[in-house]
Amino acid sequence: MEPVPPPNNQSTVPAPDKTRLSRELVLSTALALVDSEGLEALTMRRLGQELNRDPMSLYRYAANRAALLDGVTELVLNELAIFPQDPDWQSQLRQIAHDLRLLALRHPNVVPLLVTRPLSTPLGLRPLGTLRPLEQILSLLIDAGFEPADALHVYRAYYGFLYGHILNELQEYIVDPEENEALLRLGLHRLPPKEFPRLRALGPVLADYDGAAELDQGISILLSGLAAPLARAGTSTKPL
Amino acid sequence: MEPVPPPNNQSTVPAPDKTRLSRELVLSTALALVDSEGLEALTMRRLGQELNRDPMSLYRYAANRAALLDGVTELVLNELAIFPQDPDWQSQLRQIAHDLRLLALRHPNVVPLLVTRPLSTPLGLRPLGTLRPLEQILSLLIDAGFEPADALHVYRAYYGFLYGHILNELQEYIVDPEENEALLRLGLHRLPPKEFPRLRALGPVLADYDGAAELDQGISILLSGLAAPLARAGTSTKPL
DNA sequence: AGACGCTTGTCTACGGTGTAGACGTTACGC
DNA sequence: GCGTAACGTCTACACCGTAGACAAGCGTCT
Repeated sequence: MEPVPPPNNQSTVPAPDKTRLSRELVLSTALALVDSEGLEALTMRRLGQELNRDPMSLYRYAANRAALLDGVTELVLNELAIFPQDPDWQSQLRQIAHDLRLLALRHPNVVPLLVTRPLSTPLGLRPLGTLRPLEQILSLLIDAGFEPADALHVYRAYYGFLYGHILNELQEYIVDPEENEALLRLGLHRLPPKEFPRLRALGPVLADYDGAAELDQGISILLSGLAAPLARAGTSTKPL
Repeated sequence: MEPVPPPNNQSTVPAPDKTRLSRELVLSTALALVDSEGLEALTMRRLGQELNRDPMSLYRYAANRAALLDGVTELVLNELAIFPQDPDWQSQLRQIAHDLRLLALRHPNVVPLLVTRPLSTPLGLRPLGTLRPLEQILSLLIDAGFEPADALHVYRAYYGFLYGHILNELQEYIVDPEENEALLRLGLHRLPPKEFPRLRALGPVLADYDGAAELDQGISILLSGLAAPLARAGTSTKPL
């Protein structure tokens, strides 16, 4: 019966603003929450509490939790800026790859969403922000001289590799680099030597991993391979 | 107080076997459930009901739900047989790639687990079945003449691309090929023409997607690029 | 001014979830 | 046979997403 608001028992959130909510505010708070505490911390109730609102108010800005996740995905992907000013499509793609990699490292907890959400939504029905990179890269490739269909193939190979690399890198990336080595060794030590001799021997090498370099090399290999059909661009019908 | 067991009110499950449970039985039933009804259908209660047991009995075979998911992942990965008999490492890797692709198509609902679970577990602490392909491929590459460290790099590029491709393919793969075209067009039609001209124009091309071919080409590009350091193997001590 | 309707936020309630802990019950080695 | 450990069940709790009814604020039109 006491209408007095309890004296703010959570100390983390400094701003109990009662300003109007907005989709942007909801989504960016959700992203902040995911970034700091992981995906499973993003519940409707928790997000409501973070915004100092009833959980149900969120449903005005996202139809349900899945839509909210899509929103976060879109928000993150919007951080990826693609400027097609550079005439060299190869260096362009290389640049985008590094940008996306850094984006993923900035929001590691969102990466599962990035790779997983599209699996449950047909391409055409995905949030527009999600499709924009695709459109832009297609455009970039077509402008560079690729037939549209070939551009699609190139895109697939390129983006596939890129996502794969990001997943790879994030797997070996442990939050605390201090205990990384220790944990890694501990883990490796657990492996039966008879069954995993190679892996165990690679312990030190696994420890230091230059993701940017590795990505760059992979991209180089891929690009040189993909550029081939452009070189002999007489027939647009067959390859790729 | 009445000790009489209620006369079996659920009619769905045909096999009310009351045989002893086992980890294998639990996991394979879980996998079957995921395959047929998707990841979100795999709840402890539902799985218990599928096995005609109290949900709590499952905790004797998996510490918690996360461990259960790991178990399913491992089970699926065990379907991947790697026989290092073929002396040609390139064709070997190509073979594995196709095998893994088919595995993913056989268990599309498990793919999110495949790419996501490792993100939450440090490499050394993952289920052994999960690490076995890694070990085997490393072994394969080292036997082929790669320095261990180089083998790791090759593995990363290769597996990265492979996982990326699988994700890509599954994204464009819609369950019902009948309504695929329709849904796709519907979806594409929704896109603002001004903003997505390229994507919209590619509708027909998007519709037919030969995943195997696309994968094969990508692998070819990658392998030819990766084989280069082997060719100029001056610094290498290993005899081929 | 008043009345209207739309948007926003709140409240209550329901069925579902994972799982801790105590408790029978069964199987098996001795 | 007995004792012990593994197995299965039960109850209970805190938490989850969200349907549906409702209150409060707002701008617009008359």
